[in-house]
Amino acid sequence: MSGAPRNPADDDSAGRSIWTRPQRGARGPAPTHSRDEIVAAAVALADADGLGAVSMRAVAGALGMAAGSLYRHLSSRDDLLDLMVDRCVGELRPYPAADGTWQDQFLLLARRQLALYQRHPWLPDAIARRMVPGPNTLAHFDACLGLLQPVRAGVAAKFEAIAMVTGVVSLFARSAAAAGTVTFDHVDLAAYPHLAAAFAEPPSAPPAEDLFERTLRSLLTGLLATDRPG
Amino acid sequence: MSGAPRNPADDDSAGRSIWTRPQRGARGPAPTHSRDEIVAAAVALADADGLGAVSMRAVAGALGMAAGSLYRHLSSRDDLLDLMVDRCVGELRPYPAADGTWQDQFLLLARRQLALYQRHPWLPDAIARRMVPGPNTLAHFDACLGLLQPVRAGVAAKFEAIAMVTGVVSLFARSAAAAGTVTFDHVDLAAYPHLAAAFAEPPSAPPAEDLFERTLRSLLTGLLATDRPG
DNA sequence: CAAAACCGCGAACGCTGTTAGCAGTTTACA
DNA sequence: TGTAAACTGCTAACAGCGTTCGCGGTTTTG
Repeated sequence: MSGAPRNPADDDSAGRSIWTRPQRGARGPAPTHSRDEIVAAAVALADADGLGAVSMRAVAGALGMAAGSLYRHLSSRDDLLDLMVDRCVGELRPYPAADGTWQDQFLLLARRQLALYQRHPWLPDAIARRMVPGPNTLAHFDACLGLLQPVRAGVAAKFEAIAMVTGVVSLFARSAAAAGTVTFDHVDLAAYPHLAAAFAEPPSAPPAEDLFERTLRSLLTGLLATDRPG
Repeated sequence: MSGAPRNPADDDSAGRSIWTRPQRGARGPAPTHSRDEIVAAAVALADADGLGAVSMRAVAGALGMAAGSLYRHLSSRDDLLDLMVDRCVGELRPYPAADGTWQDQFLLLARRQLALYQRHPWLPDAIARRMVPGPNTLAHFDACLGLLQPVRAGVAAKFEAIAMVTGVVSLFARSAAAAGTVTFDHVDLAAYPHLAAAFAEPPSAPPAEDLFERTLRSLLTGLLATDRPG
């Protein structure tokens, strides 16, 4: 049985996920493109034209190779997306040294996350899929837990808080990207009195600049009320 | 020019969106399936197997019709998703009568939204796409604005707050759905000291029950600080 | 030197959203 | 009333998608 050629990329016995798997085999010819090159090309495509532009054929084409060849390096498109996410999360490094209250530090990190999401608008969507955390993502989690060390709360609460902050940051990124996108044109406002009144009002000032900071500070106190341990 | 048959579903001159377009023409035979039937079938499919299960062929098949026939009622799959979203948002009706502070009322609405997202786990994803708001979505917006009437803030801030609350509710829904999904199995924790310490700790109590309420109250005060009008 | 392992490729499979053309049916108008 | 226009549903097809398979050529191991 089985003179069939096996593919290391979908070897379930030795390394089941993309993170525990050799980037290349030890026997054959050297790959013409490294894993990093592939992921970088995919990220460039996503930055330019969104996640939808990251098709196996497009990524392969950008590197001058055939679509099927990608499966020598990855076992699926999901793997590629996981790699893309982790690569970009790596841009959060290095993590700044401790300075100020833990709230201040967490807020600084959140700001850097926001900038990251604006640099790569597809990131929130890619993260929203169920994904297997890579080394950079784990490092990010670790750094967050480090910041939260002085907080007297259970780990479950801390995890929840970290996830929620990440989520809210992505909401801010999305709302900034979609500002003015939603259109109420050609809508009969007669049936919606409050909506009509809102549009009748003189255009108000744009949201305060410190909205991000204020929102996140409120969120943190709500999530990690320090007066109740565990 | 043009003895070509025209399709009312993609008539751009009379009604460009799915909301301003007759459900059926006035001339031909009665459609064997109404728009409501189609959307209901699609929602059922999504509820059962996720958004990915909502393919044109699957929806058509569930109703015993051919895939192409759907385009007599819709001009694209995006239209179908818009209709699905609006149909489900309609489940928020009727909106309860005013009772308690505006925070209390908003929180009640948020709870109903959370229940809605748990009933239809695909809803957040479907909403995340850029979508054209339908009548039920507009009614929801209107109700939110009505609740926020006593708040002294600009309309832009109120819109932002509504969007953010909706987003946070969807984050809670997602985190509840994905609880225990993330796996740190087979990860070498040596490089992540805080993560390792977190797992070494005895498992802490699950997050407080009033976490949702506490978080949203904090968020609302952060977003709509009543001491600063406009 | 032979065997095993690996790389890249082209072709194919089944799926997707979407379009075109073809009956057959119903309505509007002269 | 007759006829033309409009409408419905169907089959077939197109391009694109993720993925798999088997091939020839290359590199390493024993």
